[in-house]
Amino acid sequence: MKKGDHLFLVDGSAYIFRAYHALPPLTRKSDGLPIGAVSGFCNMLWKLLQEARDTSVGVTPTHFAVIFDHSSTTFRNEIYPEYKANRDAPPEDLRPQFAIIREATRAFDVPCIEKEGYEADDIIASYAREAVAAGGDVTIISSDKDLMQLINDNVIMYDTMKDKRVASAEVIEKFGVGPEKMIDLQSLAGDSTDNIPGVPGIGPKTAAQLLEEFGDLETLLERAGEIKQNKRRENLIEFADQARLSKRLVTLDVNTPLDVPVEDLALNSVDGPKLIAFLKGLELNTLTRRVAAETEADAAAIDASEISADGYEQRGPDFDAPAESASTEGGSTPSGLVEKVTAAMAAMPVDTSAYETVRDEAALQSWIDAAHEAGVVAVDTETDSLDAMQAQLVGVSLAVAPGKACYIPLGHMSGEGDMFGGGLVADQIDRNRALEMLKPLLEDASVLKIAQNMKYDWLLLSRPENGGIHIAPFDDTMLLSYVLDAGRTKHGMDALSEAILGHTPISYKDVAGTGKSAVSFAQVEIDKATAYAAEDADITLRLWKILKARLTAEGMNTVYERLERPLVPVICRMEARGISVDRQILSRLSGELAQKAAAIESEIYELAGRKFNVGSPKQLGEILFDEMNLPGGKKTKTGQWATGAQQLEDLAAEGHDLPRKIVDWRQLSKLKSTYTDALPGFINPQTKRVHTSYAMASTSTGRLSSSDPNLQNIPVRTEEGRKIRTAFVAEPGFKLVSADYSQIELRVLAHVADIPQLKQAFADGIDIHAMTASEMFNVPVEGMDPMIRRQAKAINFGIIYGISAFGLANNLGIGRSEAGDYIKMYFERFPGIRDYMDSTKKFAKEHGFVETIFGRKAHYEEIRSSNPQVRAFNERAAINAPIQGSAADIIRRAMVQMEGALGEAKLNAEMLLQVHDELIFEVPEAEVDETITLVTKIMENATMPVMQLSVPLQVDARAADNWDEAH
DNA sequence: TAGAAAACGTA
DNA sequence: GTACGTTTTCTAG
Repeated sequence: MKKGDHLFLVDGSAYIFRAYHALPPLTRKSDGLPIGAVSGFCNMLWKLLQEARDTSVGVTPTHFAVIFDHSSTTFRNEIYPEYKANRDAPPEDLRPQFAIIREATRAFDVPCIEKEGYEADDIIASYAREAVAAGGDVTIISSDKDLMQLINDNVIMYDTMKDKRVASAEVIEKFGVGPEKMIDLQSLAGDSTDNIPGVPGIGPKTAAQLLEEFGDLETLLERAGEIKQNKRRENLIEFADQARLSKRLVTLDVNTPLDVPVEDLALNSVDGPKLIAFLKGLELNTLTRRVAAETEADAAAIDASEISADGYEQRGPDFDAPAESASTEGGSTPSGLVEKVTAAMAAMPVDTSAYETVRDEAALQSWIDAAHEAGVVAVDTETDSLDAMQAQLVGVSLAVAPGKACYIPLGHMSGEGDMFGGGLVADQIDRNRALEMLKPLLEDASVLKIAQNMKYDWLLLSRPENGGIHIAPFDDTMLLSYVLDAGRTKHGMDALSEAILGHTPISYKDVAGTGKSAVSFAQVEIDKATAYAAEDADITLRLWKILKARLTAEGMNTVYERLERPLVPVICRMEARGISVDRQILSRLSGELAQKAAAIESEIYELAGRKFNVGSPKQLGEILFDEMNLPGGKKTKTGQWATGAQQLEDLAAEGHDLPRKIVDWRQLSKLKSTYTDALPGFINPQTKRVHTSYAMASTSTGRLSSSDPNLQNIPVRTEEGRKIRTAFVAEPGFKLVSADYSQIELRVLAHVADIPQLKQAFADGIDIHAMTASEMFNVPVEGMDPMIRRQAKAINFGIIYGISAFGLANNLGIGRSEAGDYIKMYFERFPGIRDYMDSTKKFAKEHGFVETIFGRKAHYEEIRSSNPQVRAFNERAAINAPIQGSAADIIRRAMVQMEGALGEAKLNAEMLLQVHDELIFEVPEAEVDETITLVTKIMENATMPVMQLSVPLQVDARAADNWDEAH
C-alpha cells in the first residue's frame, strides 16, 4: 500500500440488513432459498468493482475488503452488558443469507474479514488507520453514522444505495459537527438502536450545540455547572459517567489486531468462471450475463456451484443458535417432515415375500421405467467378494418405493462344489445385456440413485468389464448416517435398519452360511437371494427417506454435499488405480527379517534358559516375572503380566538383556508378518498393483481409515521399517510425489483456540515446538537444548490429545506432579488454550457433540457419564475431535478439488493414497515440478473460498522413485 | 471357530 | 493423553 492507492472497505454486516429491508424479497427459483440481500450485495459488489470511477466516489479501488461482524458479543459487552442488547434476532429468511454473502465475497475474490470479539466497525477503523499511515486513501462503503468518526482528509464514506459521498462537509451538514467530534456527539446523544445510553434529554441537536459551545465532551462535563437550563445541567452532572461510558462504547478501536495485513487486500482481477459458477448457483441470471460479458467467459459452459443454506454456513458466525424449526406440524417444516416420514416408514411393514425376481429383459425394462417414473431408485449389487476390485457381479436389486423392490439375478451358479462347474442357473438375464440396459438409468441425471455404501457399488460398476458405469447422481445412506450420527451409532445397514426402522433384515449369514460352510453369493438359491437382496434395496430406500429429511432438518446438508458425497468418486478412482509394490524388494526384506529374527530368537532362549513362544505375551510374562523374578512387573487389566514395549524398555534400562532382545524381536516379527509377508498377497493379479480400501464412515472424527491392506500405517519411524516404503514404487517414466501438511493439527488449534503466539509463530514460519519451549521455559530459541524442545513438543501433542498429567508423565518418563507443573506453566503462557479446552468440554457436555470448523459433528454422549474414567476419556476425545476432524475436513476438501485442478492444468498426475495429512501421487516425470506447485497450492488453499484460516497452511512436497525417498 | 486381549504400526 | 487396522495368542463356547 502506497501513496495513490485506494482502499475500499465494505461494511458487510450493515449492508446485509439494509439490503434486506430496502430491496424487494427475492428467492431462488428452483427451491425458494431466500436471496434478496445476497442478490443486492452481489450487484453492489460488482458495480463497485467495475464502475466505482463513474460514481460520486470517482476513483478505482486498488485494495478492497468486505468486513463482517463475527459474533454478537464483543469487548463492548464486557464494559456494558446491555450493549446492543435490544437487538431483535435477524428475520428467519435473512439468516441463511449471512453465510451465502460471505461465500459471495469469496466468489468475487475479495477478502472476507471478520474477527472474534470485534465488530466490523473496529476492523474497518483499524484498516483505515493503517492504510492512511501507509499513504493511501480510504473509502468506507457504509452509511452508518458510527463510522463517521473515521472521516478525515484521506477517509470518506460512500452510500451505494443513494450514490452519496459522505465527507467532512456532509457530516457537518447533517450533524452540525465535524467527523472529529462525532464520538463526543454520540456519547452525549446516545443511540437507541445500539442501546448506547448517552445523557438523558440530550439528542443530536443539543449535543451539537453543546459541543459547539464547549469544544469537546470532557470540557463540557467539567464545566457542566455553567449550563443555564436546569434539567440539562443536572443531567449532565448526574450522567457524566454514563456519557464517558458511552464514549468508550462508540469509540472505534483503531488498533484491532489484523489477521490479514492491509497489503494483502490488494485487489485481484475477477475470476470470471468462478464467479459465474457461483452466480449461476444462485440463479442470478442478469448479473451472470453481465459478468460473462465483461470477463468474456462462456457462461453456458460453466457449471453452477452448489449453494445451500444449511450446514456450517447456516450456523455462520452471525447467530448463535442452529437453525431449528419450531413448528412440527403437517410436515411443512424440515423437522415436521422427519416425523411424518418416519411414521410413514414405520407404518409399512417389510414383507420379504413380496419382492419380484426379474428373469427377463421385459421385466427388467419395466423396473427401469418405474425407476425413471419415480425419479429415485435404491440400488444394491450382490457379488462374491467384499473387495470391489476383484468381486464378480452376481445380481442387482432395485427399489423404487418402500416395499416395491426386485432382484435381478445375473451370475448365480448351480452345483455344490463349484470346482467343476455347475454352470449358470437358467432364467437369468445375460449379465452384459442387463448392464447395458441399466447403464443409462444409473447415469441418468434426472434419476437419483441411492445405495448403502455407494463406494462399493460405484467402484464395482465402474470397472470396464462391468460396463464402465459411472453412477450419478447419487445419495449414500451410510454417509448420511455418518454425517448425522458420527460417534453416536454405527452406520452399517443392519444397524441402521434396527435403529431407525426397528426392523431386523435377513442376515447375510442366513443366506450364505458362515465359517467353513459359507458359500459364495453365486451359490445362493435365487429365491433366497431375492428376499435378501431386494430387502436390502427396500430398506436402503426407506432409510434414505428418513435420513435425507433429517439432513435438512438438522442443517447438515453442506457437510454431506461438500465433504462426503463428492469424495466418493474421488476415492473410488484412487482405489481403482492402486499403487505399484515391488514384490522382489519385499521378499528380500522378508528373508532378511526372518534371519535376524531367528538369530535373536536363539539368544532369547539362551537368556531365558528354555524355549518358549516368544510371540506369546503370556508366556513371556511368566518367564520374566515368575521364573526370572525381574522387578517392577505390572499386571494388565485381565491380571496377566504386562509386557508392552515401555515395560520392556524400563527393564532394559536397568541392565537386563532379555527384554531388549524381545523388543528387537517383536519389531522384526511385526514388520515381517504385517508388512513384508502380507503385502504381496494384496497385489491384484489383473492390475499387478495394491488396491487399499478406504472406509469413509468408520471414524468418529471425519478421518478416513484404510484396510485390506492398511496403507496408512506403513512404517516410517525406524530405519528398518522404512525399508518397506522403498517397495512402494512409481512405474517407469513416473515419480511418486508425496505432499504433506506441516503441523496441520497445531495450526488448526492455533486458529480455533485463537492463540496469538501460535498464530504469530506460524505466520513467521518459526519452529513451533522451539517457540513453545522458549515461551514456557524462558530460553532463547537459538541454541536450544534439544531435550527442552522435546518436552515442549510432547506437550504440544498432549494438548491436541486433551492432555492429562498422567499421560504426559508417561510420555516424557517424568513424575505425575512434574508433568502437572508443566501443564500449569503451559496454561499460564497460553491461557487461550485452557479457555478453548474448557469451552469445548462445556459445549460437548451441553450438546452431546462437538463440531469441526466445517460443521462436521462428532458425538460424545458418554461425556455425561457418572463414571469419572469414562467421562474423562470422552472429554479428551471431545477436545481432540474438532482439531483432528477439522484437519480431516481440510484434506477432504483438497482431495475433492484436486482432480479438477489437475485436469484444468492439463496435468496427468494421479492421486493414489491419503495418509491423514499426506497425499501421494503418481506423476509423469516431465510434469513433476508443475504438479508439485499445483498440488501444494490446492492443499494450502483447501479451506478457500469458504473459509480463511487465521494461520497459513504449509505443505511440503517432493518427488522420488519410491515412497521412502519421496516422503 | 469366533471374538477378546495384547501388542504395535501410522497420523 | 487422540484417531485408526492388523497380527498373534488365548479363551470361551
